Amino acid sequence: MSGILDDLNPEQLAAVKCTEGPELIIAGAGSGKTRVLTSRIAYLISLGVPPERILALTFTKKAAGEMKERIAAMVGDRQARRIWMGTFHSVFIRFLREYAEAIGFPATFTIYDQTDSVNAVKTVIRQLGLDDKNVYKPREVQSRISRAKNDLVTPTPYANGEGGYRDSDKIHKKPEIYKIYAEYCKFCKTSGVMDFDDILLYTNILFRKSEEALTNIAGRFTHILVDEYQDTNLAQYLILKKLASVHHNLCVVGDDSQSIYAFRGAQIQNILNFQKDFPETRLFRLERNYRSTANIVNAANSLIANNEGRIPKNCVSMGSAGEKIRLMRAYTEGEEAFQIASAIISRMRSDGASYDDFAILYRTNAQSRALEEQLRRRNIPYIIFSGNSFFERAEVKDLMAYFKLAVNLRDDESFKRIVNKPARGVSENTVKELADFAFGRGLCLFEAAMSPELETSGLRGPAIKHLREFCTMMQGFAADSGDAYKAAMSIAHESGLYLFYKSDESVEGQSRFQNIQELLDSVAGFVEEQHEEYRNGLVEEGEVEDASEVPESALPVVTLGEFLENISLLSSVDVADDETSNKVALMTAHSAKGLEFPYVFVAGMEENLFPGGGWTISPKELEEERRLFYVAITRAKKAVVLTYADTRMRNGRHENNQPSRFLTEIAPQYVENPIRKERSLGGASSLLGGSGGSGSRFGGGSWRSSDFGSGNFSTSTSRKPGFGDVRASKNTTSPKPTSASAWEIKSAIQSRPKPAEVDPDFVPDPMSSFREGDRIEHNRFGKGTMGSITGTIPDLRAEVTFDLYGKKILLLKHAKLRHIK
DNA sequence: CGGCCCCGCGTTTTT
DNA sequence: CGCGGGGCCG
Repeated sequence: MSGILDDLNPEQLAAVKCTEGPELIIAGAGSGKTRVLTSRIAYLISLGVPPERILALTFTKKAAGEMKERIAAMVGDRQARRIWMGTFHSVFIRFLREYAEAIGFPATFTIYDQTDSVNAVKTVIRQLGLDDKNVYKPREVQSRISRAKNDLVTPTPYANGEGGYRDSDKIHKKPEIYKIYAEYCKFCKTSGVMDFDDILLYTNILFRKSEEALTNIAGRFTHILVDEYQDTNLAQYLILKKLASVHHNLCVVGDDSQSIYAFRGAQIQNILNFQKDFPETRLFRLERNYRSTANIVNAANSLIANNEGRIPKNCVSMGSAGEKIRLMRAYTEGEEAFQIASAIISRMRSDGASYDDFAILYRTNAQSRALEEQLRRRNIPYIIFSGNSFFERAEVKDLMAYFKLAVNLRDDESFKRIVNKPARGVSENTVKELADFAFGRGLCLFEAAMSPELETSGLRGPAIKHLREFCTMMQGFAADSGDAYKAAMSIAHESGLYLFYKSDESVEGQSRFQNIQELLDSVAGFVEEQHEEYRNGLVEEGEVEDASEVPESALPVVTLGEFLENISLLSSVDVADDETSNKVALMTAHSAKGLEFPYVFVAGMEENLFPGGGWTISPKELEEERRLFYVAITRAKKAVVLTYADTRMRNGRHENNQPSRFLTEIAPQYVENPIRKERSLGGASSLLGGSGGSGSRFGGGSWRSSDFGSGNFSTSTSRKPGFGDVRASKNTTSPKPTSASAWEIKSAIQSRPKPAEVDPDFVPDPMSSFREGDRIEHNRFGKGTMGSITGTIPDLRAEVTFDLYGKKILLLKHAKLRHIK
């Protein structure tokens, strides 16, 4: 116990020892906020607070898991596992299941992710006879509804003009959104599903409606702690306020400079106004940065100083000055990726770094493609943390839909998806008729299909028969509340889906079948994991000596419902550790929040991309982009490299963007070769004059200047012997099959291995590195001499005289060429 | 009734 | 360039 307070600096110590009353901890990046949070919880327990009376909320499962682990190290696993620690969503779901009846939901309600939600909105729009193509675009409408829910504006007040939503809808010529909203809510209720926003919304509604629920739930906790408070939205804020209303023991930790989720309703005011909400608040500032070098911290400070209305703070690095921030300019996104790969390799040589010391961050997921391609080409192992590409695959969704429907027969979206997959004689028209029938009577599809009245509808006998057969089968699945894996297997087989996919012998078909297999494996993995957890629990409680003593029969039943819930709440960074080991990490700047790496690259530092992933952005949005960039660079411990490209392929078209304004907002003394602010374009070298004009801008030969930062790069592209030693032994292909858990699978698939190159060892040089007269080698035509280079970037053409094949014109962006020593 | 192909569309970020 | 939806053909 005594170790809990050791090694804390004075500010951290003060924050930890302040255990009663509202507390606001402003924690700069890298200032040890997790440390404070975990120490504070451990300290509370050491003071005699029962662990189960402590509620600690985070945004990601990963953050919760890490905290739990660290607390366990201080107070022991046995105590740590009793704490109510988890994500907002997972904890609130637990409350909602308990009181589901009070808000008119079945306790077994299932969760819709955003895709499900958009699909449901779409069906509702169609159901209402509105135009879902040009006017009421489902995505847009869904995000509108989402915003309203985050503001706790339910359909009735929405329709009555509260919050100004309706007026705004009218201005945007979408006056009927309020109807869609109302109908969508009804749809979800009928279907027994909640979307992400509902989890927060209905928790509020529950607390408003049922005094008993509120006092009961709030009464369980004497101390509440919240991580990343700057990212809470109104709904979360109100829940916290209610839970803490009696004791006010609410400790929130956050950094207004890292608020990056306004787009999903986060209110930066929550942290800015905390002291107004709780006047007796005690405020602590953690300003000592233990993560990054002084150059990085100072650079970040100088950047964020461009934002207004911040909580004043002065972050200071506890480390050495370190390297300056490096800028790298490239012609295209492909070359940018190439340079990053080169820089990684050269850094590994010079610093003895390993792959997992590196992260490549970017603004949009689409940017990962070019990066992947180059990394793969150079045999650098990597892992992409991004959306749910595995769970977005059609075949996976199919099987998941069976699972979902089995757990919740009222889930209409899943019903529609699989009712005729594999084909069982239920036509699209039949489903439409059924849906109309159901809609008219407020039934879900399942109920409608089983309704005796269905005979009187326009549906024909055989159609009804097929529908009912399907329903009966699903009913059978639903009755199975046993082991998730057994249930999953029998569903896969008895539904015919397994065979359906197995029998497709095409290459893609086999890959689809593999995904089905992997999904099933992941169910098995999940069950095993839960059992493991349970066994360890018994050991901790002293019930048994050894985990192996626990007999199979004594293990709790892990249901399919639990599996589904786990999957739906997984975030992009929730990946098994062994999947990330010794791999370069690729992710969006958003996903990187809360993580740290020795070396960080930020790719795509261009106007209209970062800042401005989309189009014109408001001053407020610009500030959020700046905070996002602040988050990105403060992930780095040792070095930051910022890269940008003159031209970038987007939507299939080439775009010429100027270097990001953020590059000049960092005070130049922290940057190795700063871009001069006065010059709006062209970076350090003036070679590229106008924006996208034509004419040969190559061939001057003068560009070799400092475009690549420290020159570290330009020569390192030569292939040296021993290069092969950086090749990954276990690259990014999928791991062992049997005990893989869902997130392992997810990450394995995300790395999308591609077919092998003609010559996998051939590492081409960047197209900008060639000059007339160079001796080069082509991976097919062999050796040759570079002739004149013409054309405009990125469509540079080179006339090459090959020793064996003679003169050829090559498009540089496609040709695989390298220098010969 | 189902599967295939073509066209047109659109693109932040995520629990 | 990649996806989804719709239309057309077998």
